[in-house]
Amino acid sequence: MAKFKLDETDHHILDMLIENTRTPFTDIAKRLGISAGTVHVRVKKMEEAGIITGSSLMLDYKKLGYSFIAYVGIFLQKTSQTQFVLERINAIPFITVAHVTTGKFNIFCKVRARDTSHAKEIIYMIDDIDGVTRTETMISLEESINDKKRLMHSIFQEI
Amino acid sequence: MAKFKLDETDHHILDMLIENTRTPFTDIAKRLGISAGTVHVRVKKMEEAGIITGSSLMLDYKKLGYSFIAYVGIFLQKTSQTQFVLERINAIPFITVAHVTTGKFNIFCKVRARDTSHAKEIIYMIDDIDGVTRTETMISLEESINDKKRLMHSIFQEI
DNA sequence: GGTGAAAGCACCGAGTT
DNA sequence: AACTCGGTGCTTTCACC
Repeated sequence: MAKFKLDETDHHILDMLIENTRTPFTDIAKRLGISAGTVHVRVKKMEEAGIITGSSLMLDYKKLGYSFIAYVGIFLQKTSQTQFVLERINAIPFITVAHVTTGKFNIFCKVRARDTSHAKEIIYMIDDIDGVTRTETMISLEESINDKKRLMHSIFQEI
Repeated sequence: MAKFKLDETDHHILDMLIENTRTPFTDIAKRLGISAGTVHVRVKKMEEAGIITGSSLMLDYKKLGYSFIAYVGIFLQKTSQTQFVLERINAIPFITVAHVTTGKFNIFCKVRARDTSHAKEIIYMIDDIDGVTRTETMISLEESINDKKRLMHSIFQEI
């Protein structure tokens, strides 16, 4: 949980790997003027420290037929039902992110669906969960992602 | 934009790479009972088709000192200001995702910050953008991510 | 904590079925 | 389309600094 100490070299390594996980360590090494072995050791340490938790492909969901995104706010009868409902929510595969929130909603989640009728099905599934009194849906017309790289650079600039 | 044709083998390859981008093609090949060359050709085709758009590291933002997440809904004076405001929003580095939405808000975004006071700074920046009349903030107490793997499996089951 | 070289693999293209 | 195979280049380790 604590803030981990990373130096400038680590940040540069992360920046390059965030942009492309398969960047050869030899390339990184050349660019930073260090040896490939050093890059390897540093990456391994960041993995062991739990800073790097994994790697994943980025996919074009539109091309896969999933072009619909909505956010759904969920109201519960009682706050004590939150964990129960969250588990049910997480069991629905097209819900890609779920948050327990303060404020208006108890739970707030992101839905990725094929189209409006598919989204309707998913929202009905949410409505059917015990304890859910009501939902409120926001439909995304356009998504823009400021990817992780951006965040890393910011962190880097500030440390 | 159209739905791309992927067979079962492609889906298995994607599943394994989504879980870990650096999974050796030889491992994938062994597990699927095909040759590593075939895996290579298929991945390349999916890259060329734009289905695989890249790869990225997954980081533990808490360990990097970024443990605060909020969603901010933005109200505008006029809908016609949307693109202008969106550009300003996207220029703020700690805003990791932004959506143009229907319904209550005009724009809806996700903020990743160090703590509450850092979040306050960011929200003030949003409020200061020309055309923004009001914002509404939801603070995340807990985030659970149903990662891409889950989605891929679902797609696979349905096709 | 870093280096550099060497061994072990993986990648990737060409040619074949 | 998929396979095999060989050259090339990347990763990973280790003795040394």
